Amino acid sequence: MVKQEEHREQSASMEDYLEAIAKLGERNRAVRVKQLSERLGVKMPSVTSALKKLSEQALVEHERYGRIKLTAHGRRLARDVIGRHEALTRFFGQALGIDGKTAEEDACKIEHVISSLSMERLAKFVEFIEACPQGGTNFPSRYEYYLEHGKLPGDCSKRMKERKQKAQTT
Amino acid sequence: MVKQEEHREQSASMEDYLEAIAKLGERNRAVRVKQLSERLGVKMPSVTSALKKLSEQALVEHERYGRIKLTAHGRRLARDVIGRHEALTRFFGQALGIDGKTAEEDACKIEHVISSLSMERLAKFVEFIEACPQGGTNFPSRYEYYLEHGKLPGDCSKRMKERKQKAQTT
DNA sequence: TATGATTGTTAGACACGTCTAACAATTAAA
DNA sequence: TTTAATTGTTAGACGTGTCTAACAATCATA
Repeated sequence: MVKQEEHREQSASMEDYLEAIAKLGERNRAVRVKQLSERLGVKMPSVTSALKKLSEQALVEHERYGRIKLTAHGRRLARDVIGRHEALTRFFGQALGIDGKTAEEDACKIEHVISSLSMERLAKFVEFIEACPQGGTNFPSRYEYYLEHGKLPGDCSKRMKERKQKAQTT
Repeated sequence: MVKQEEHREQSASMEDYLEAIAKLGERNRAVRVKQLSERLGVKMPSVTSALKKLSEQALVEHERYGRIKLTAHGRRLARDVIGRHEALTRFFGQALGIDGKTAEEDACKIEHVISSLSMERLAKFVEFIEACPQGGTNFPSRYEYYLEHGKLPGDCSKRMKERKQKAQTT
């Protein structure tokens, strides 16, 4: 029986650092303090001190003036964060029809606070919405119609009228 | 022409205080430091110092050992937060089928970080999902079917099969 | 390979929001 | 109405994550 990893919760900041290191690491051979500082919009000393903290937790390998690398454990955490980020971006972008920049920004904030249960369900929800054609008219386009006209398209409108009437008699 | 209120962004903590004061104020004549401290899970000195800060910004009225009340401006901010909270709770609970406790907790976190654009769209999305019967089978129940069986119900499944085949040939 | 530009680190300050310990005011009971 | 319990405040410490200023290492190149 393998002992479960301690649930050592990372702060939003530390998750951002892990995520950024992983992302920069995809393309670049060597991840640099400067790059992280630019990507995250903080000054270099902030990066240095974050790296110190992450090194102490064995999530990152980093020696003075040296290259920055994730450990296996760090990589696993980073992958989780990136997974949440991507699912949230799809939700805001594809399901809600939010512009890319805002979808990214919201994903970036929410990825640090959402529960794993909600995260799983949200991912499945996006999957479902994208997969379900709903008799020729897919969900996103019906939603867009609703957004634009404030009412449901033809095949949905009967129930909607009932709702409105009910609301008036309340 | 009325000058727009300065966009004085509140921290997650301060929003929590405003929200809690508004909520407690609904039922109680006098909101007390003790109540806030219990509701928010912090010690009383934390409440005192938060109230000092909110008073300085004219969001709260509070004199030493006295009653705690929101100003008109504070009430407006609190109402915004509560609105976000409620819409998010509906989304997680009704649309995603998350249990009430988790839905609440997630709403509580996300309400402080989501953009107003996403918030608006999300609210409309919930409205839409709840209103659209989709030819007799409403959206939430189709989603539940998908959650449970991992595939779409009868009237959606054709396209789903195509997706799977496409995925296999990739 | 000396030298200047770039990159990185250290030291120390600060804002935020929390806490504990000690004290003060208020309220309820004896 | 004096006393005890409760509630609230002050003072000061702490952890987190940021910053600036000053210094140190590395790198690029003349």
